[in-house]
Amino acid sequence: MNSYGEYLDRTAKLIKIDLARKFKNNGIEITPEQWVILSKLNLENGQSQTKLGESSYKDAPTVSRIIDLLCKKGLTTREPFAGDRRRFKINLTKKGQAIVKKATPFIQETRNKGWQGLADDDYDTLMRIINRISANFID
Amino acid sequence: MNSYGEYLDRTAKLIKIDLARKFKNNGIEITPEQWVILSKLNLENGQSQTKLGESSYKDAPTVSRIIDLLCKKGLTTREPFAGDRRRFKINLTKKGQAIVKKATPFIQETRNKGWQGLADDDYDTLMRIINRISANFID
DNA sequence: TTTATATATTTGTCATAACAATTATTGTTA
DNA sequence: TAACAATAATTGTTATGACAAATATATAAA
Repeated sequence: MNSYGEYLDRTAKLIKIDLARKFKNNGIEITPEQWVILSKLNLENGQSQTKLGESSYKDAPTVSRIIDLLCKKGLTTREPFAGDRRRFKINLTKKGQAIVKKATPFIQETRNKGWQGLADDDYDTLMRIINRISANFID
Repeated sequence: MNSYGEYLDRTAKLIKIDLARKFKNNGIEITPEQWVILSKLNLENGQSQTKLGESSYKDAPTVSRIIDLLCKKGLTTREPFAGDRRRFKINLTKKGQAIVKKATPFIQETRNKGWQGLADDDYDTLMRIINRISANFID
């Protein structure tokens, strides 16, 4: 059982590169990481940064800086959270919603491209294995 | 077939974090990425940066900067390559060899930790799937 | 042999990420 | 209520990484 870590890392990188290029070639000015945050907000608007960090596996400083960039581009806003002045509600703007809509097909394209030659039950197997590895590191 | 990319990314990150902490807790002052380069040199000393980049899936600027740091720490040297003045031979120093030796058991520890609850043939399956995904992005 | 092209490495810029430390606010407890 | 601990977010630092562009050298073609 050898260097599976390096291969997982490489595979994740290749997926990200493919998606980043699709975005760029289609005038979608976000990164794959920014996409992750936007897609979480699209599922549930007004989440706190902490919650976004949990579901996207990013730490607080990283989320903070990604939100900075998204706000600067007008894709999200930081709204004060009633009852807790430490917290923000992060909201998708119209422009943010439009980008999500525009980006969505390319997400699917990249997934399909990566999955060529693989079967449906390969997906379950892959998820079982990598979720097990992940769980082994969360003590 | 959903967001396997995000899960691959997360798993790779968790492995890297575990290894980085083991290094830190044991006075091994290298990063997991630097480890990758050192381990390639340990297999074959005197490789060019280009070759190191190919085997470690890193681009030329990234390799260049990692080698900068390794040289600054005295773990590698850049030796002129006879016959081609564009190229260097990257060599492990004694200190570099010592670090490789010291780090090796922790690599294995991290691998074992991540693989708990998984079987030998899960390894073959995992590699088949992620190598297939990777190949799908290399056109 | 000049010209063009390819290769090896470096530099610059920006984004992500990990970690430590800080600030502001809220919650708990003595 | 005053002291303390917990939580949400930010800032600073360093490393990795993707991409574009530059530099230097080597190879191929005209």
